[in-house]
Amino acid sequence: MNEASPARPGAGARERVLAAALACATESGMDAVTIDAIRARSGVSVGSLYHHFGDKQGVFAALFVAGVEHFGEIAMAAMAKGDSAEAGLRALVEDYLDWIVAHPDWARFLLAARPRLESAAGPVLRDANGRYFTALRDWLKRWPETRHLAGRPALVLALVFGPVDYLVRPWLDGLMPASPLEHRDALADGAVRALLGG
Amino acid sequence: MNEASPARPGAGARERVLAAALACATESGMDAVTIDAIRARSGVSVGSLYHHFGDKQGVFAALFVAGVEHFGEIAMAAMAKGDSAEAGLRALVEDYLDWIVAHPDWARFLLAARPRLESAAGPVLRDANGRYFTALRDWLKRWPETRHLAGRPALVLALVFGPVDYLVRPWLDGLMPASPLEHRDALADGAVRALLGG
DNA sequence: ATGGCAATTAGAATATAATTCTAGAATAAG
DNA sequence: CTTATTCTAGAATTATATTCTAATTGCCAT
Repeated sequence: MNEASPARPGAGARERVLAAALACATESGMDAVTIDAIRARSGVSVGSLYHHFGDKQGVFAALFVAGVEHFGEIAMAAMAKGDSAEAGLRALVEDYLDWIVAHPDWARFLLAARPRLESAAGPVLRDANGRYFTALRDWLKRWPETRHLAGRPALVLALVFGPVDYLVRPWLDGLMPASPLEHRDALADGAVRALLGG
Repeated sequence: MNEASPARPGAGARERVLAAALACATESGMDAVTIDAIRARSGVSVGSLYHHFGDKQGVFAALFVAGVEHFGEIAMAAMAKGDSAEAGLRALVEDYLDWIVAHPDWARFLLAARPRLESAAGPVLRDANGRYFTALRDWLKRWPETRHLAGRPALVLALVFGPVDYLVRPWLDGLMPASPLEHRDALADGAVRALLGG
């Protein structure tokens, strides 16, 4: 564990802590991360850390929110893509998968953190979720084939993202050698068929 | 926290600990569970507990294996059901969902524990997984419509179980009032369409 | 500039929880 | 009955999270 350069105080302690937390989580897995490891890697004192985040869960919660927003833009953009329900759906699946492969550290963290933080979700997160939910609803209403699904956004999300999450986890954890990109087309096909019919 | 009756020694300490651990996890969420809470609830001493399980993670690992096997039989049985690929698939989805609704504590625990324990999976778990994997492969070979999927069992599992997991988590965490059974048919339809085409 | 004020930082002190250790009791084998 | 092995107890130790008090800094009105 190399001590980070102390860095003149005031220089974005928050950011340094979040970066350090993600690095620690990537390196040793989320529950093995200690406050002291974050402190050492970020060069931020314990007191400062607690001042900014309240407690350890607060650090991960902030990191989670950052990650969700980081990714959320991708999802929003994907829905805007294409001029048909099918094109949008494909883009949603493919862009999600591509994002995961391009940012495995973020993806690993988000997938690991969700079950722990979602229940204790702060208002910030709830807001973000709500925003995506309504965006999805609006998008579904745009196309005749999907209009009937506008009342069940949770189902749609499950059918679109569920398989990707499921398939990608073992790869993120290094238990699966082959790249999940091998299943890129199959996953997109699956989502399209599941939602729009064969 | 009510101390359990000390119970004459030797009377299934392992089982009592596992039951207590699941109860604690249900009650306060997996990371809030302490060794001392398990000790108090199970009436088993710290020493005994460590003798049997090595460390805290060992307790959860054992519980996880128990849960996987508990559920594994359901999955095996479901695949045997019906005389067509479609019937088997539907049964797989429906029985999985039914099992979750019937055993929410187990399901909540398994879903929460997977990302943490899967990586550090012991040989026992690896074996179990392998067994289900080959069973699935064999089943896929039985039907002409699914034969082409026999080489991609991970994809099949993702398309079948992924959406269920995704949809069910918020309900298990009490964030969704409506029963996931409302989506039972839709999920089964989705899986069938995704894998067998419209 | 400069005195005051709030935000921030530092790290020692404390509290909480996990794990180890040593000794003793139960059980099984011979 | 004796001995070895497994199991149980709980105190002692270690690791980790959190709190607390006292500096220090940056900022703003004067």
